[in-house]
Amino acid sequence: METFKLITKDINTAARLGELHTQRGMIETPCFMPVGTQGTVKSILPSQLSDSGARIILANAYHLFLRPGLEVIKKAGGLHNFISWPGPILTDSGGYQFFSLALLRKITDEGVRFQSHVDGMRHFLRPEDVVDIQMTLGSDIMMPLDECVAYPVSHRQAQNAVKRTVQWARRSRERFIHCSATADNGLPAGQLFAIVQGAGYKELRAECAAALKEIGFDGYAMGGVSVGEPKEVMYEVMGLTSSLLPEDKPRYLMGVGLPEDILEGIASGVDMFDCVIPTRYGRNGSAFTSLGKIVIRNAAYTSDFRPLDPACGCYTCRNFSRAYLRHLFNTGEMLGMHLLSLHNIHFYLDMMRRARQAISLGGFNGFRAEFMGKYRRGGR
RNA sequence: GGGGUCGUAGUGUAGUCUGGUUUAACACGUCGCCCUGUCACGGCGAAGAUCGCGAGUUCAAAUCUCGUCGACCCCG
Repeated sequence: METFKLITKDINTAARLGELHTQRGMIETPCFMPVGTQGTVKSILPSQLSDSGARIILANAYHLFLRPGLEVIKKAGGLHNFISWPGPILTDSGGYQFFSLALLRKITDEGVRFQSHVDGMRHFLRPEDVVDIQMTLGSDIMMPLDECVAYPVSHRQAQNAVKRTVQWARRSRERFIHCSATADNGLPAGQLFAIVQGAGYKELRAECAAALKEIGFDGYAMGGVSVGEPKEVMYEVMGLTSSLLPEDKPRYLMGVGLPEDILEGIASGVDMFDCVIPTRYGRNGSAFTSLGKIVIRNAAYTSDFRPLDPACGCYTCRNFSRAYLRHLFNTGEMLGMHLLSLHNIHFYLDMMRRARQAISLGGFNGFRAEFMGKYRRGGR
């Protein structure tokens, strides 16, 4: 079955409009996937996510494996049941966690040996195990274990990471096919994507993309991006990598990013994005508005009774003033974090909705220029 | 009237006995910046006090002495 359908291509950029079909529903692309690492998009209700236009969310196999553990999720009837999100879920493998929690891990060709950041228990996970975990979760889109490297990194190290990432992707694919054939839960199996690594080295990115394409996956992700490199490098890498990927498969830029980064990604032909920024910024008091980012704790908002973003129709903007939101943050009230996260999620999803509309009308560049023109003026 | 305790940034305290290593420390608050496949309602930074006031001792006083003002407590 075809899982991705390309609907339109933009005229002046590489942007594309598509449909991503999963066992739990169709997702229009380009799309943004809110991040719910531990089985919750922090502080946001599932109903609020769907009301905001979220069609697919992220969860993290590594985190859920450690806590609450697979037995609990199995008994709960799978991750979707457990967290009460009936829509599609993409699970990240944990490759990034082995990168960001580097103190605790040792990577070999066989797999990753690591100590749990939760209780210090020692574990060893092979790529096959990570596929099994995601199968048990009932993931709709699975990511294989990969090796993400920091920036800057030597060519040699980046090359080793690419070799390992490709090998692991191959092994994940074999395991995935085996599991799908013997699945006993009655559900159609999910999909398996692959992850392109290669740091800032163009030939490594090309080599990695070619090798993964050769194996064949349901979609292709770009990883190892936004790990400390300058923005120009990131844009260059994602532009190049995107152009090397098959046109008839979804392209996923992992972990990116700020609104301007996402628009750049769309122009490069990326179909899927995820990022913790809307929720993390929301919890830490920053809000995105059509006129740029604002830090709600700033004294400038003490008596500012306008909504966060006058151009926004979200619950937060329809009901609360900047002055009140500032008050909530200054008093440490949890409602502040919730309302800002909710707004930021809405802002991101609305931006995606408008981007898709612009592509369908053949004018992504115009939309982007207009959006960024306002956005760069600053939220105050 | 007698005795006592205490006055240090916006707030609460440390330092005072044993004067110098204090350009006075800490917490909260205030102000600002940061956050990109989330371990973390998190991280970083800045401003803010002539140590109640005055005199004295001393090379040197938030620190010792005296006076004074203020707050509180106890006894009559």
